[in-house]
Parts: sequence; structure tokens; C-alpha cells
Amino acid sequence: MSILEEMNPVQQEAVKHVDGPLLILAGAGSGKTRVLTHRVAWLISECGVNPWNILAITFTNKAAGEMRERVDRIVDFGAEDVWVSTFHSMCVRILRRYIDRLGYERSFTIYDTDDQKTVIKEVCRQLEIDTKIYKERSLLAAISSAKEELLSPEAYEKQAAGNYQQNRVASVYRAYQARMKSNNALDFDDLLVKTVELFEQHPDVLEYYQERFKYIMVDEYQDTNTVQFRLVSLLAARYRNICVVGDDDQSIYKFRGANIHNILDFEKTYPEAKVIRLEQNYRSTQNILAAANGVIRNNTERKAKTLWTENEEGDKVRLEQCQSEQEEALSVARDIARNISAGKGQYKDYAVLYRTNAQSRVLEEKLIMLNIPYRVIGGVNFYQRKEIKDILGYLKTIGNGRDDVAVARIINVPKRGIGAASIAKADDYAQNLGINLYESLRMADGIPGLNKAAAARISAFVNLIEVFRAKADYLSLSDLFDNILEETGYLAELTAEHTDEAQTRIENLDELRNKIVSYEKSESEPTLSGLLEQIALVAEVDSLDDSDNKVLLMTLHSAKGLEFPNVYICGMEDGLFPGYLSITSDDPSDLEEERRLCYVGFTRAMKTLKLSAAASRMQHGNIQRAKLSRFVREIPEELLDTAAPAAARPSIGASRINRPSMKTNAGRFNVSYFVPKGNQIVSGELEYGVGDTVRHVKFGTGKVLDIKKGGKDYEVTVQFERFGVKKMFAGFAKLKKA
DNA sequence: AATGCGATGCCTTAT
DNA sequence: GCATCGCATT
Repeated sequence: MSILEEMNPVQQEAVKHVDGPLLILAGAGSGKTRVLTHRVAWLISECGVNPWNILAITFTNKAAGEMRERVDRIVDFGAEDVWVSTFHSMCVRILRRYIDRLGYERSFTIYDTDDQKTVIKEVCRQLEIDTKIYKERSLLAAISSAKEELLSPEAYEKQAAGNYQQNRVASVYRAYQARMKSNNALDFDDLLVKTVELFEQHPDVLEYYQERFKYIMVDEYQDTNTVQFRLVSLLAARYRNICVVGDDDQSIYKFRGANIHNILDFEKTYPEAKVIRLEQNYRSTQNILAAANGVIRNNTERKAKTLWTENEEGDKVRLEQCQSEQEEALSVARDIARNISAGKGQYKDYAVLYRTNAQSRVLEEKLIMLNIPYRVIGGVNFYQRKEIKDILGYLKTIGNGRDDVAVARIINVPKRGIGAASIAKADDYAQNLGINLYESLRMADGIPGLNKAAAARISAFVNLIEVFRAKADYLSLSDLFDNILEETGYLAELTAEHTDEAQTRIENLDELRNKIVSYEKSESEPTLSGLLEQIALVAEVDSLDDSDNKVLLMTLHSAKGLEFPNVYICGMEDGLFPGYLSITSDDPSDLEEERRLCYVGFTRAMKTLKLSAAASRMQHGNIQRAKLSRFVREIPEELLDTAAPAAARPSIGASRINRPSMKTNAGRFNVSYFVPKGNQIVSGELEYGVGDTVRHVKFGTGKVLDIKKGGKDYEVTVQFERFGVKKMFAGFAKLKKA
């Protein structure tokens, strides 16, 4: 029986459990994805379950895709009928169909955190709330956690009774929600909350989905929050065929409302539940696992379990203590370069993990220096860039005219002489009539206090949008995109600028176009709302591609659910990891969450794990000193290898360093003759001169206009064919004579 | 109306 | 160290 092949007895038991609630406690690397996919296959081929009746909720879209693919490989047909998606995508799908029952239009838009901030700002201005005292950030956090707990604005108000501050927050929450509705927009939390509302207020809809999803599976159950729990409970209430998989030791999303009791109390919610523990780890070496166990056993709030493995003992966990984050990053980069040139795997077998996104910068710098291809996951999002948000603003306006945030964003971009004063007048008018901003713009002539010329400019804008709307009916999305860039003059304005920055923006827009095209190719029925949805909900980890041979940089959070042969964890310092707030918190569970994060990090590693720390590091613009992380001290000493490799410790002022890759891989590491000396870069002879054509890894080819000797380095001015004139230091730019 | 400058405040983590 | 914001300047 192929489905059960190569599975251990416990895994088989989990796969074969068909009816009734099932809790699978799956330790890291215990093959839970395997169990989940095989269970889906089992239901379909062995139990005759209609694939249509199966719902599998995963944590990321990537995991969803993988699961579908793997099921597809095992079963003969029907895999495409299984609903595999994340909580958020599932909710959007349901809401697109039924949200009109809640008084929204089905063309609703999804607001990201930036859009939310804009709404909060407006709301605060209206309510005359000082955002110096009530920070937008914390207001949003309060609203978000209220939603996660399914507290409506009304309920929040009641709870706040008598508390002045809470009352203020309640009024912001109420106004925010009203504004969102008027904009026909939902934020991330709303997607879940509104689906629960839909189910609770419309039993016929709930019943439809209960009948539809007779078998439900939820992955990463330890990270579900209260709304998600409610959602799952509602769907599973009828057939109670619910299978959840999780590991309480890997619960790392308490900060966004995850309730660890959802998994700890599963047996209370479903007394008839069967519990299966997967404790054999197939991923990591004994040493890595022992180190992870050594750390996690210091937590008190956990279900006792011991992860074991039949894998080899493996290398010890390496630890390197550096002077600064610069030295740390350089050491990591060198280590990777050395290993690769020694034939130990490819770039994509290496991942560098850290606690905060800000740490990625130094690492990037050093990887570039050593010519190591890498990819950063997360951090500053592509979709947060101005030019991208602008064009998306047009698309949103075309799709949902009630999206005031989008309309306000683009009404004067590019400049059309519609200034803040005119917009304010239109906005007042809209408020008074209780209509949306765009609707008021359509009646520009009637807006009080607006002069003829301004009204005419507004009408021209409305006309522009209306033409786009008409075109949207017959143009493809990519054609519509081109049309917007063209007709608005957005592209022309950028092109006319002739600056490097404008050039980069054009490149970014090009990239956006690529994404639109690939969306069109991947969907059988591409729609504008579908595109915007994908942009809002698809995380960067989702697009990870195994064929992309690059070192991966990401936060420990993003790494959840992934595995790599070789893992580096940087910044193992008290105050950074565990974070300062968790150390000083009077709630000890905050520190425990950090410890679980550490456990998650360690268990991502298959073969080797290297930890590093810096004695001092630049944080918020000033140098902070820190002690070695307490988590490192929790690792049994005999598992640690603290001897730093010789080459990682260059004496200050050394003029030459060990460069093992130079001779064996001549040409590939063409910047290796730049030797770090303190913060300075010392260069050898340049292989190019003024007038030569050179090649830059990112900017392509160009002509050298000038070379100036500045301090210890050369400042090279290059006229690139596609990116214009750039000045760069020879020590950092990877220029090669072409 | 648009730009540019200096002060400010801020750091987890992410769909 | 970086981005955002308010204010002053043209």
C-alpha cells in the first residue's frame, strides 16, 4: 500500500485515523507535512472521501502549494478539488461570495498596515485625538488584539466603562471600523472576524460550508488565535472530523494573538479526541537536537515530550563571539564562501537567521563584498514602495471607487494641481453628504468654496478614472497597467527625471508588471480583485523557489516550517535575542516565547548549526554592549565548539587574509583582493581605468568616466547603459573589466 | 503648492 | 540609522 510506505507506525496510525477529532503533537522535523499530505491521500483513495469535502488550512501559501503538489503526486485524481489555503485566503474566498450579506460590496479591498495607519490618522484628526499621546501604532495594536479576541467596538466600549483612556481607544476603534466600512475595505483581522460574523448571522451559509468541509485539517495549530479557533470550531461543529497538527514548543506568535491554549486544551474542547505524538525527528543531527532540547527544557509551560533521532551525531554546534556586528557578519560570509569552495553544498543549502529585520543590512553588505548570491526574505516590502503603492492606488480606485485611501493617494499623483486645500473641501463635502470622496469628486461643480479651475481639474481626474474603468472591462490586467503608466503621465514624469532614483523606480514598476503578468499566467480567470488580493496576502516566503541557488536571509519567525542543511543564527545576545522587552517583562511567559523561537531556529538545521554573537553592536544609531545570550548558556557545554576558525580572527591591521576561494575559483570572487582593515577598505591595483567598459553585478555594463583616489579607496564614476551615472567605491562595487 | 531641512521618535517578530 | 513629520522657504 503505497500511501503507508516508508512511514513509521505512529505516522501510519495518524494517517489512518479517519473519523472524529484528532490531535497530532508533532515535534520539529517529525514528518508532519508528510503525515498531513498522506492523510489527505488516504481519505481520498482509501476511504472514498470526495476531495471536494476536504479543507486543509496551512500557515503559509507556500506550504499550501507544496501540500497540494504532494497530494497530487500520490492520488490519481481530484487533488485540485481539495481546498488547501491559509486562513486569510480561505476567508477572502468565502467573503467574495457572501459579504454582501454583511452590507459590504463584494469588490471590497484589503488594507495593509500602511493603509490602516492612514485611516487611523484621519480618524484621530476627526476625533481630535492627539497622536503624540495615543500613538497610531498602539491604537492599531489595541484594535487588532480586540478583533483577535472577537471584541466588537460596542463590546470594547462596555468593557472600557469608566476608564478614560480605554474609552478613547474605544471611540477610535468605532470610528475606524465605520470608516473601513464606508471605504468598503477590510484589514487582515477583518477578513477573519467578518467570516465569523457571516457564519454566526447567516446559518444557511455556515451550513453550506459545514456540509462542504466534512474533513478539516489545520496545520501549525499552536499559532492559531481566538478568531481562528472560532472559525474552525464553527466549521467543524457538524461532523467533528477535525484533525489539528501542532507543537506547543513552536508557538511563536503570541504577540499577534496566538493562544497556546487552543492546542493545550484541545482534549477539553473535544473530549473524544485521539492524541498522537510524533517524536522521532528525521531532520537534524543528534547534536543539534540535543542542543535544542537543552534550551527548550527550561520552559515550564509545555507538554512534556522528548524528541529523538536515529540520525548521526554530527558536528558540534559552533559558537563564535565577535567584537562587533561587522566582524560577525564578515565571519558568517567568509564561512559560507569557504564551505562552498570546499565543495560543501550549494548556496541554497545555507540560511542565515536573525531576530530582527534590521540585522540583515550588515550581512548583506558582507555577502556582497564576497560576491555571494543571497536573497532576503521580509523586511522592507516591495509593495510598500511609493511608486508601487501609487500604481496600486490606481488599480484599487478602478476596482473599488469607495476606497477613499486609494483615491486620496492618487488624486494628485502625478501632480495635477489638486492640492491639499481642494481635497479638504471635497472631503468636507463628502462627509456632510455621507458619501465617499470619489463620489463627491464626480460632483466637483457642486463643492462649496471650490473655484472653477480647481473643479475642472478634478473633473478631468474623474474622467481619467472612468475611462480606465471602461477599459478594465476589455483590457488584460497588464495592458491596463501599461495604460495607467502611460495615460497618467506617471512613467513620463519618472523618465524625464533622469536620476538614479527615478531609474530604480522604473525598474520597480517593471518588476510589478512582471508580477502582474505571472499572475495572469497562473490564473485561469485573472481578475483585478484577485490580483490585488494576491498582492495583499501572499508573503515573500511563499515565493521561495528551490531552483534559486542563493543564500537565504530571514528572521527566525519567517523560518518557521522551513529546513536547511546549514543554519547560522546571528545576534545571540541578551537584549537582542532574547529581546530586551522579554527580559524586562514581568510576565515570564514572554521570555518563554523567545526560548521557543530559539528552539524553532535550532531545529531548522539539518547538518550544521553555527551561532554567533557580538560584544557590541550598533542599535538605533548608538553602540550597545551586550552579554552572550542566556540561551547559549543553556546549551550543554559538551555540545558546543567555541574555538573560532583562525581565518575568522584577523589581527587588526592585517594586510592579507586567508582567501581559499581565490585560486581555486579564479574569477568568481573578483573582489577578494580588497582586504578589510578596521572600517577602511584597502585596494590593490584596479584592473580598469578611465574609458574602460566595466560590468557591475546589479547595474550591468557601463563606461568608467572618472577614478578619484579618496583616502584608502578609489571613487569610481561610471556611466551605466541602463542605470545612469553612479559614483561608487571600488572596494564595495564589484566592478569587472568587460 | 511643492520642496527641503532639521527635529523627533523609534525597534521586535507578520498575515 | 532610518523614516516620518512639522515647519520654513521658494
